[in-house]
Amino acid sequence: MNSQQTIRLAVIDDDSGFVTVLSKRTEGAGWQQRVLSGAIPPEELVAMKLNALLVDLAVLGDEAWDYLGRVCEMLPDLGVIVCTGRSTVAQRVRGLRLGVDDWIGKPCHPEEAMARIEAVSRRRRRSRAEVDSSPLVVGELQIRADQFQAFVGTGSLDLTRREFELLQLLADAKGQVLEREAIYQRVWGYAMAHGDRSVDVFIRKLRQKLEKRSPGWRYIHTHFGVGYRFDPESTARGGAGATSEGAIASDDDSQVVHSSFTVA
Amino acid sequence: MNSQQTIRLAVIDDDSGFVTVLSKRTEGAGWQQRVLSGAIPPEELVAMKLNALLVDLAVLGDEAWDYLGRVCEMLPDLGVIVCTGRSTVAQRVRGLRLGVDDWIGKPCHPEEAMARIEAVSRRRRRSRAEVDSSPLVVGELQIRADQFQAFVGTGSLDLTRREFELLQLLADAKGQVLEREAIYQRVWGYAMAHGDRSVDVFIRKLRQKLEKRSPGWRYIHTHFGVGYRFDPESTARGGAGATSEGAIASDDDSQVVHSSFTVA
DNA sequence: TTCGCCTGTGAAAATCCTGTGAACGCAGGC
DNA sequence: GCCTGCGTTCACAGGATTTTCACAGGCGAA
Repeated sequence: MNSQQTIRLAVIDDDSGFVTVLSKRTEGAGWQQRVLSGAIPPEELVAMKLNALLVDLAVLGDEAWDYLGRVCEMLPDLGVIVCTGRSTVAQRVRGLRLGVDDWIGKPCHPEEAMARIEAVSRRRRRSRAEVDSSPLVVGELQIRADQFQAFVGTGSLDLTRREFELLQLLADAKGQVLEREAIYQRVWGYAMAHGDRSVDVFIRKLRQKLEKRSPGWRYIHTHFGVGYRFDPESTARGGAGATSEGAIASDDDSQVVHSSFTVA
Repeated sequence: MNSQQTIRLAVIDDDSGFVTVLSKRTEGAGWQQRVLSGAIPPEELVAMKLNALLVDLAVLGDEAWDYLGRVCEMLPDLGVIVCTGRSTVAQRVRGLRLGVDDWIGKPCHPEEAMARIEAVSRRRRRSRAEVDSSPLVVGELQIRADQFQAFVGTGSLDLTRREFELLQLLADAKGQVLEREAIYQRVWGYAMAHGDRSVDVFIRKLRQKLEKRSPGWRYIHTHFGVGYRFDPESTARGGAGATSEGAIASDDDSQVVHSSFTVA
């Protein structure tokens, strides 16, 4: 599965020699890279939409463990690789248990560092890659990734960016129940704080806008204690024949639906 | 949420010393492990439903690269860790690019090997998340993890979250008697208070819903003074054909039965 | 068979979860 | 600066779900 996606990498290191050599190679490989001189609040890392973070513990100082822990917790999708000098087994184990994905000793060959970063990043890339793709049609709804907007017929739903991303996520996982944490994680990009109701609020907004443009259809279903499921369903008359999948989920649906992910 | 599911690991290595020490630890941690003496066809690995594979290249001999490539390609969800003696940067890079997730040098501390295996599994699991989950079929029941729901034919059982998790736990341990404490621990996530009857109550609810949708079958059996056992059994006629082997799970499930939990 | 436990059951009580309306803060545009 | 749109946070209400209780029926051992 050598999908050669471009990788967005941040490096926290002050070893200019190593960083220079590494940068040359990553640029040559077409990666997007950013070098940071010290610890950066996790919130800012979120905004960078990174695939991976390479960090030298020496730069972090005392708060190293604490920092690693927070980063790994807040950005479960971020690949974290520690690249640092001498270390003991206990330290490496501690780091890995904390959520670090790989631990390399210095000095190390930049090629190996890159290979390990790739290995860690080898997993779902945050969509967005295929902005061109054909509009997704579900129910009487048309979702256009290229416009960040959804339509019914020719009328726009006037979705905001967040609303659109949420709708797209739900629609892509059609038929699947998505948990709030997972939704938040994917749309907002970082871990959901306990008690955060943002997802619910946006679901309501979406439902309102959907209802306004497409009355007679139900799109988003609540699964109590779990999350939400997207599945267009005509509330018109008798026949529940509506749901895009006659029965709850004919097998071929389950196969097809996730094709975009399984591929890899 | 079982964040720390038990890991199913296979080890391909003939270094008995290392394997012995490692096995002791993995068992202590409740992992399910199997030691293989040599390369095994990828098809057989598939059947083992592993989370991770630890392999010493030395055992593989000439076909090592070829074998690694095939395994990584055929089992994209499997975490592959190479643990081998001396190696060059070029070899490590080659392996990692081929799809290997981590590469450890020997000798290595078993604790670090475990930590790395955990890290790899954690990463794999996150990316795979809800995608795979082929429905588990038992009796005339269909349990869908991606829906947090069970069905008979096209009819939903309307299980609540807890009910579903309980059913899933029981079904996963098909044929094995689970003690109340173990059940509670796994489903509720913390220790059961003395005298708590929650498990019994939920078993009753499950039985009711199962009976409603699938009369003519008995799924949950009580073991007096011990706990419950899940085993679909047609009450129709001539008993025999009863316990559902025709179904999917079959063998390897029964071998591996959560050894870690039965203990408790 | 009798006597302790255990388990099945029904229903009330306690909790938790989601829908909703509205206030708040922030940033960009005028 | 002021206005407007957007995202976040709060508090409350109505339900759904889970827990707790008390009692009845079973099971096993003496």
